[in-house]
Amino acid sequence: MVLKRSRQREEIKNFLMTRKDHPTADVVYMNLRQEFPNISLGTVYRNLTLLADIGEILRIKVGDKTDHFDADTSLHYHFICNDCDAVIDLNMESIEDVIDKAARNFGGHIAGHNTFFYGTCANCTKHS
Amino acid sequence: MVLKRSRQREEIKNFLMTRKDHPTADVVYMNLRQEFPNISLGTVYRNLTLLADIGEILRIKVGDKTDHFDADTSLHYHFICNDCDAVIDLNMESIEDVIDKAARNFGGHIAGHNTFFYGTCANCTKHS
DNA sequence: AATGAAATTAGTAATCATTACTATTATTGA
DNA sequence: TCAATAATAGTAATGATTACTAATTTCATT
Repeated sequence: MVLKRSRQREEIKNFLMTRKDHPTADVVYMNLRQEFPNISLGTVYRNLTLLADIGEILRIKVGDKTDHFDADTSLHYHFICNDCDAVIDLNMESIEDVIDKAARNFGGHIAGHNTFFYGTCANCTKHS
Repeated sequence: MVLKRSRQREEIKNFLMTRKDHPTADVVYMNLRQEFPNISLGTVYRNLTLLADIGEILRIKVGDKTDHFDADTSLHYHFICNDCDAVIDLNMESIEDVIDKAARNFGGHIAGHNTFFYGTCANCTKHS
C-alpha cells in the first residue's frame, strides 16, 4: 500500500513534535480539534499507529491502560508518576545490555525489551 | 477492611500455582468454571487484583492488551513471543541496577521498574 | 450452636480505549 | 483531466476490565 500524504497526518505529527509530555491519542484528538473541528478520533488513532509503525514516532506503554506517543525516537527511557500520572523522559545512560543478559540462557531470539520506571516525580515529592 | 477467607479466592490461587504459563484472567475463569460452574468472571478479576495487591501473586504486563498473572513472586523477568504470544520466564541474572542508573539524574523518587523482553521463542524459531 | 455485622459472591450492566466499517473525499501518477 | 486508490469522518462494534446490587458466606461473639 503506497502512502499518500494527508493533511491530518501531518498535523498529528507536527502537534506531537511540539509536546514533551507524551500525550495519549485522546489528548492529541482534543487539541487538534481546536484547529480542525471535524478531525475524527479514528483518524488520530489510525495515523498514530501508522506513524509508529514506520518509525516516525514512538508508542509508549507505561502500565496505565492507555498508550502514549512521543515524537522523539532517539533512545531514551520513561518514568511514570504514580501520583500525577505524568510521563517524563529520563536522562540516563543506556541499559541496552539487559538484552545480552536476557539472551544468555534463552533458546529463542530476543528482538528487544520494554522498560519503564515508576514512583513519585519531583513535583509530587515536593507537594506531599 | 478485614479479609475473610473465600473458597473462590483459594481456588484461584491454587489454580495459578499449578501453571507456569502466566494465564490471563479469562483463562483462569475458563478453567475454574470446569470445576465451579457458577464462579463469575468478576470474582476472578476481583481476587486476582486482591491477591496481587497483597503480594501473593504478580500482575504481569507484557504489552499485549491483557494482563497476565503469576504465582511465582520471586524476582524474575518475562519474555513474550511475538509469534505465539506465549509468556515465558527468563533464566537471567538480576538487572535491578537499572534503578540506580535511572535514579542518578532524577529529582523524584523511583520506586521500581517494569521490564519485559520480546522476540521469537525457541519453539517458533524452529517452526518458521 | 445461634446471631449478626461485614466481607464476598454471582450475575449483569456500564465503562473506556481501541478497532472496524462504510460511504464520501483527497491525493497523485498517467 | 482522469481514474485508481489511499485517507477521512462518523459511527458502530469489540474486548478487557470495573461497577453495581441483591443474595450468600464467613467468623467473632454470644
